[in-house]
Amino acid sequence: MGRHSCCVKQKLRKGLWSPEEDEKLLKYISRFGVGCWSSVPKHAGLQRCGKSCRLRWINYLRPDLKRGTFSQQEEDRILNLHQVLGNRWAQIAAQLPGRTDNEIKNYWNSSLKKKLVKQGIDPNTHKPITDKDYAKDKKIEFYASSSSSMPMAAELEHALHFNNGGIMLSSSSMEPGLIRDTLLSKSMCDPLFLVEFQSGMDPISYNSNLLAQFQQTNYETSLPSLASFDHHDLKMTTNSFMINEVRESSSTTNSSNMNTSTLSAGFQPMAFEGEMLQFNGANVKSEQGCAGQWGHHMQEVQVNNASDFSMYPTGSLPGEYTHVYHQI
DNA sequence: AAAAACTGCAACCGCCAGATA
DNA sequence: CTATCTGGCGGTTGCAGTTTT
Repeated sequence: MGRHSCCVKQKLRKGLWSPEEDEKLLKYISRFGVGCWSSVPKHAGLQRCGKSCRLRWINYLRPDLKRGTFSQQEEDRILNLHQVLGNRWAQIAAQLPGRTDNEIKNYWNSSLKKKLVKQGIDPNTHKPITDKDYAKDKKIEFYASSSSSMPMAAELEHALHFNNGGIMLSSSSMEPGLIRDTLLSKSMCDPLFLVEFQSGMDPISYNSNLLAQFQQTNYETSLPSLASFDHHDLKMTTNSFMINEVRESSSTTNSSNMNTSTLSAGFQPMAFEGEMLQFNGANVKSEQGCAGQWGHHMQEVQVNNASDFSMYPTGSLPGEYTHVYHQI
């Protein structure tokens, strides 16, 4: 077993195809059809290997190719198929007429994958990213940041210990100011840090207990309109914190068909008192948010559908801490 | 206006399995 | 049975165009 014989031959062109080459290949296949690819370049007068000709035909010249942007239906189909088939692009492409495996693979890698991550969904498993997964990611991100311009990175690297995907935070080697600054930085805004730091609690068991109840529920990727939604039954988690309950204390519908609701959110400790948060796009000051306690925020917000509902630390970007909705 | 960073995509690479000599 | 050829596949690279700094 070695390299393809066609590839080791000399004087074979590589790189982008010229219009002249395309024309030659198109003419040949139109006349003789698809057969033995290794003999195509010779008969078509091309200085390419058969493999290259095959790829060019399949991915570009084939007359039944659709081209253009993917429709919403196609996107949904890819997501569903990927959930079942994984990275079997050829099999996925077989279910999408006019699309090539290469095209779908590129679309997945450049767009769909990022979209899922933003929604808090693991693109490999298609399941919501748990805080445990997030902690693992943080480990990578954190060590990667040690060479960045973040001034505290080196000190933190010594102060943090990672254990089985979880995070153990040791405060002995850190100045209080440093700890606070670090914890407030957006990349470190993770409740696990605070829980461990303040209470000495094992963040993994703490977190898994909280997650266990949610994992037994059905995940919802969208929610009904808030106008008719019973907020007492809503629990929502994010990568960075967990909203325990959302209560609607008043609700009116204005002329532009937009519901104005006053929402109160109780959430897992993640903010310091006085820290600014973004709650549905509006700045909210943390009223009671010391780590180790439940924080509460009151804020009048305008929502026209549940997907507008978001909460994240000020300074982070909307979508950076993405949501997973759980209806129980 | 220029340089750097980012993005999308076409094409290549290496591996595998089946066919054939 | 073994070696080689070939087509097919998924992962990766590198280029060109676009956007941001």
